[in-house]
Amino acid sequence: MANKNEKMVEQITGMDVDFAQWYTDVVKKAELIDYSGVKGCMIIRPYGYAIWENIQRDLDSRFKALGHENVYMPMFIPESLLQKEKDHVEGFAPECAWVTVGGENQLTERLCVRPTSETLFCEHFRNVIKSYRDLPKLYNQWCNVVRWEKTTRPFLRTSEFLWQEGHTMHETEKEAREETQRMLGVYRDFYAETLAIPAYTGRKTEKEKFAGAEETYTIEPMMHNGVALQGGTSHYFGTGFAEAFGIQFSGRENTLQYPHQTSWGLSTRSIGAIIMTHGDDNGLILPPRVAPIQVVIVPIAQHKEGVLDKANELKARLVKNFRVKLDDSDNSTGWKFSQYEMKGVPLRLELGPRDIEANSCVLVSRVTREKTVVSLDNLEEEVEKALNKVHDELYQRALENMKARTYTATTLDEFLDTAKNKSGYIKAMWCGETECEEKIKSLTGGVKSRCIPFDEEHLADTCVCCGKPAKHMVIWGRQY
RNA sequence: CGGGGUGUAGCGCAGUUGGUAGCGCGCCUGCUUUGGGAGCAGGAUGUCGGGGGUUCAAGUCCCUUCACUCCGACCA
Repeated sequence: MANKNEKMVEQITGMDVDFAQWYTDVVKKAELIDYSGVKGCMIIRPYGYAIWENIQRDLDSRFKALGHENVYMPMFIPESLLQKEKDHVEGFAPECAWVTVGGENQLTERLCVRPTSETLFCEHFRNVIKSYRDLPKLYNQWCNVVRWEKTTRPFLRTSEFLWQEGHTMHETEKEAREETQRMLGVYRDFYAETLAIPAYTGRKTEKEKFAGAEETYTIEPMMHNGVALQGGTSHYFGTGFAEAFGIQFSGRENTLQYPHQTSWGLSTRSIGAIIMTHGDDNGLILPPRVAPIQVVIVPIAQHKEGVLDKANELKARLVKNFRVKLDDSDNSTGWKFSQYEMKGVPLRLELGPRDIEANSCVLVSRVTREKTVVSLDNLEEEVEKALNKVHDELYQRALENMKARTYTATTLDEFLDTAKNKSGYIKAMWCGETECEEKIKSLTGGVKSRCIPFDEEHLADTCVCCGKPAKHMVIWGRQY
């Protein structure tokens, strides 16, 4: 038998050789995407899209459980509408795609292809919110958005991407602030429980927050190579948009008031996080709860009498509880092993004549490649157990990586040394000034504040950059 | 947006001084195989990224354009 750690997929560049090239190889070889003829836009292939569908199903049920309703807004935003909130338009205008012609005719007002839909929601809210009895409005939409990016990479940053954007309106500031944090919590739970990805969560600094928001909260998982990926954001808007759009309701004391607003989003970028958090030199490793195929049944010596019958029988049993594929193609057994490892299927079930005779089969974990012989009598329970084990192992492994790559710095020299020689997050104190963020970014060539975590530690009394009294602990890092 | 690289069969690539479009893998047919990417025999597959130019003749030279990729800048 081959060494467990032996690299069996020759077509994929090693992670340690060239992480960026590894990522591109995996995305292509695992058949997640194909490039399209449209610059910066990708074709999400069936296997990749199935991951997104599983993400949608999971998140959507979490939203619905909290009372959110799905809606659909137009994909075009008239320029005048986009311009109503000043900070917002300044933030997004540079990356808007514009429609200027309809059919044969020049449009009298150009239309922006939505980069995000706050303005559309607000215009609608103006019509449907009249009384405190109309609140809260807890809306969400699943859609595509377009941001004219200069550099694109599959899933991580594409000109068009898929996401959900939640938009809510509340009677009080307290309620809206709670909603903002609640939804970040949903993202944190989703990343941990469904994607097996640990992350730091916290608040964005003034410099990094969303255009038009009072507060932005973020989830910042760390990729295998120590680089951060903003995994989802949740914003508290106060009444800024409401005032700009003239949204008012009659309150309980019969006075006109502005509602308090939130929005929150998570995109197909999360698939990039899955790839870069869990993958290895053999390709993708999918967390079981979003894997399009959770168990692949590979029959051994399938031409022999009874093997395929038994394999089909097991499949019929397992499809009741799991997403199962039986590969009865005439590809060689070794080919099938490699193929499904490359595609990240969490669990392989091998079934051959010897197993059938012994009323057993072999389960093989994608993470450890560990083989377990299990009885067919309680197969369902064994598969369930094995899938949960894969999930737990992925989470633990990612958590250990994140911990091992999280450093602290109390002086600027220490900070710069770590930024130069290590790849990961740096925890350091900060005075609260944007100047220091900019200075650190330019001194390190790209290290930015990721967030002010909810569980701040007191590492020192002074800012790591300027030496003035520190206000917060910040997690710093490079990002995708 | 700046710098580098790439574009030839589904994938990976070769193609010399300009002179009939090639190789490996994959694919199709048949047989033999099958517990870690099988073997033999036969077969099919091309807008050489697009456009323009030079030339008797362009994958090859020139101009232009598009896409991808890596590094940086930018980036909710």
